[in-house]
Amino acid sequence: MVKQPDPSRRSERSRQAILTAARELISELGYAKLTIEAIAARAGVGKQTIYRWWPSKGAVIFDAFLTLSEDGPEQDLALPDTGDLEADLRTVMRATVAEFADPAFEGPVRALNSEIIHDPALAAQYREQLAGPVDEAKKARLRSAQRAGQLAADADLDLALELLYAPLYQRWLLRSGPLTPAYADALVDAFLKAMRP
Amino acid sequence: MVKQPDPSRRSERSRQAILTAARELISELGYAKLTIEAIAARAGVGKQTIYRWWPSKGAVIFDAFLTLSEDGPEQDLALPDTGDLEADLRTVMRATVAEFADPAFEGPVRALNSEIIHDPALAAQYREQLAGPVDEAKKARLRSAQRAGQLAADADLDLALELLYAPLYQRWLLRSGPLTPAYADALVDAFLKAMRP
Amino acid sequence: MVKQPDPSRRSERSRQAILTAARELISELGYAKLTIEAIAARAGVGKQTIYRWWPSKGAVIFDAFLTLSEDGPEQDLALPDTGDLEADLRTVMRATVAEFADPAFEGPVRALNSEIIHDPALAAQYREQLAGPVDEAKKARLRSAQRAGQLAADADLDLALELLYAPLYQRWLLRSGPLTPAYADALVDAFLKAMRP
Amino acid sequence: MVKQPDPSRRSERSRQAILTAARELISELGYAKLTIEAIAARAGVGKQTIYRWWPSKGAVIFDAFLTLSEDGPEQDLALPDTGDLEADLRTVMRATVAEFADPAFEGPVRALNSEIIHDPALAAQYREQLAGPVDEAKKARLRSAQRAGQLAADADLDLALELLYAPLYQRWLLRSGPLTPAYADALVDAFLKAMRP
DNA sequence: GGGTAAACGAGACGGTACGTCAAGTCTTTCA
DNA sequence: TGAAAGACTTGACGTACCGTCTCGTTTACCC
Repeated sequence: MVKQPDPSRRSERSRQAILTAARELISELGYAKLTIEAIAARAGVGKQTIYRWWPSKGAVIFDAFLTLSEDGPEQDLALPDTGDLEADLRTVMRATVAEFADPAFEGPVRALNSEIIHDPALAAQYREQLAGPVDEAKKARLRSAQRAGQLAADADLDLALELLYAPLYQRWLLRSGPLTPAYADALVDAFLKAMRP
Repeated sequence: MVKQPDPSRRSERSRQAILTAARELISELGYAKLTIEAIAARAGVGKQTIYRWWPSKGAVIFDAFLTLSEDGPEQDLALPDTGDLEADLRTVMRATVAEFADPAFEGPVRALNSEIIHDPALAAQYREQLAGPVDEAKKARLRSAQRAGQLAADADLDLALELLYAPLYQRWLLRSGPLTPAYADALVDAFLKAMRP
Repeated sequence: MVKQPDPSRRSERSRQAILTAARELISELGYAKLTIEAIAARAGVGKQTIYRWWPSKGAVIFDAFLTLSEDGPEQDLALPDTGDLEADLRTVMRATVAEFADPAFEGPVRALNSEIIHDPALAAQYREQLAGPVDEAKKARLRSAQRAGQLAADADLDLALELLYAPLYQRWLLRSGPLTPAYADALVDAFLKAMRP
Repeated sequence: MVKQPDPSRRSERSRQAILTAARELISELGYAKLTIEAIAARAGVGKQTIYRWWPSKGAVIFDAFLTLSEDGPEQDLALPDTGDLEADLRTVMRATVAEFADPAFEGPVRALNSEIIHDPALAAQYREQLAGPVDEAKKARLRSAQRAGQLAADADLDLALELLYAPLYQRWLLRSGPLTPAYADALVDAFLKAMRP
């Protein structure tokens, strides 16, 4: 039987230092060159302290993300709702395109996706803790549009979100095409046509 | 100036052995445990022979893929064209769902995607040599539908393909949801609605 | 100024448990694999309790020895004195040879010697508290022999003891030769010849 | 089945660098602080190169010794033979006392002895390759003395050597007493008395 | 008999070194 | 001279212990 560490005795200072170091290093070096040793050294922490609390490198990266998100204000999640669905979606999708072009965004997100591809458990955690809340906020906007008669009342909102975001995300992640505001607009057009009442 | 090896003197037997070994090992062990040393050992080849001809592990994986695809018959690429676009797309998308459920498909494809995420050069090569021809075949079917008046004549076929495939691919790659025949059908419905003339 | 612990409040139960655990572990695992952590765990004691009362691992080993010796009856130390020096020495030396062949004797004694080699302070403590009394008992027998005219009256008893024991001890410790009763006898012969009046 | 490395392809340069580094570090830091990592770093060598060719730290230390000895001139081994055994032995024993007082001698020899205590295989190797030749040279001098009628013709030379050296060596190794020229002389006296014809 | 201070068990911490693994380079030998 | 074989340097891995440092919890003395 393996002895579990006692979370109540965990050092919050070390936890923060590790997550901060992980975030910094992933931006500086990229995912491929990220090592546990470097995180420990940068955080001024023993390697064992990382291995004690996280099962894998992917879990550390994930937690670093999670903390990052929690730090941000909550309203970030909510989409604009001016009553004009098309305008709101264009705004949001163009902003997403711009966000994907941010170099500081690259490293960490590619790293996390890379881990998710190979680790089902991490994927589930990602779905629940990161993607879930964000998607819920988006669905809230779509429901509002349904009530306003701008979207089909019986539309499957999960599918709708995928229709809207997956093409964009895939272009970025797999570099399968250029990401431009015009592309964002075209995507919104297609989405609205597909989801019209 | 770096001495380039002379491709004309390359051993075809070694090349085949390396690619075969890579394919086998990626299926047996998965991507994370795939090593150059193991490939060399399995192929009965010196490590230098791999480093001489491929710039990275990703390149070997990619080539293994490429060879695999070339082995298959060419008509695999062509989509069915019965004249009924909806029926044809349902057939194709359901087949794709089934293909993604094949365990032998998992390892290699996830491995390749993982490399593509972190290697722009490989991504470009993938686009040109693997994704390109496949996409072209799909677009041929869509053009046929355009001529038949089943799709908008001015539709952007790149966007169309992404609308159709990206949601499915993303669900599989990032495990963001279940892949069922019903989902394939719903996707086809949405696609047709969006792309209708 | 460093706070000294108060010996009057020391837990005798812990002290005993630590020394017992040390003795057991050194027999079971040998010296190389003996760790403070293992001693603490076996003794059901916090590591700090060991570090509080002993300055080094060698000191613990030494104390374990000391306690072991103290447990034995005091007369063990006294050598037989039948009046026949040669016979008495043969008895003692043959017994020593037999003792050295006892596997339970190996681990702890080699461990202690190993520490002594590298730690002068421990060596001094060993000389005073363990070797000293034993040597004194041996010298008492030799003095008795001097009074009986069997040994030179002006003999250096320290040298005498070394002449008698060092060859035997070295053979055992450094495994430089076989330890047999015949060897013990030969050693006694040489000793008597050298120390004769 | 474990693959054995091929000694014919061994890098002599690395071997020498490792042994030299080991010798230097053991003198500078002492045995307790000697690490494989430090040896590798000092030698400019990968750790694996050490683990590939030596089974243990003790084996490296031993080899460092061996090479050291081989570097020295061969005649070092031969004892002086003026025809006067007593004078020759005094010379040799006093020289030995002086050698033991050399600080550069301490670290390495204590280290080697420490390893020998805990490793029977190393002890055997030591006996054959290091102690053996030296002892043989000493015995040659004693045989010469036997032929000259200065020593008992039937004396056991192994025992004789131990009688002469073990007391001295033990005093030094276990720090059981002071090492002085007078002690060396007393030892020679006792030895001669014991071994006289 | 309750208050308090020190020793205690437990174990998390920052570290060092371990022995292993694989990466990519370099060298030798063979065909 | 390309390729096999594999030794080499490098550097990260995950583990084991080190000695120090909190944590509550006894325990034993003092008021």
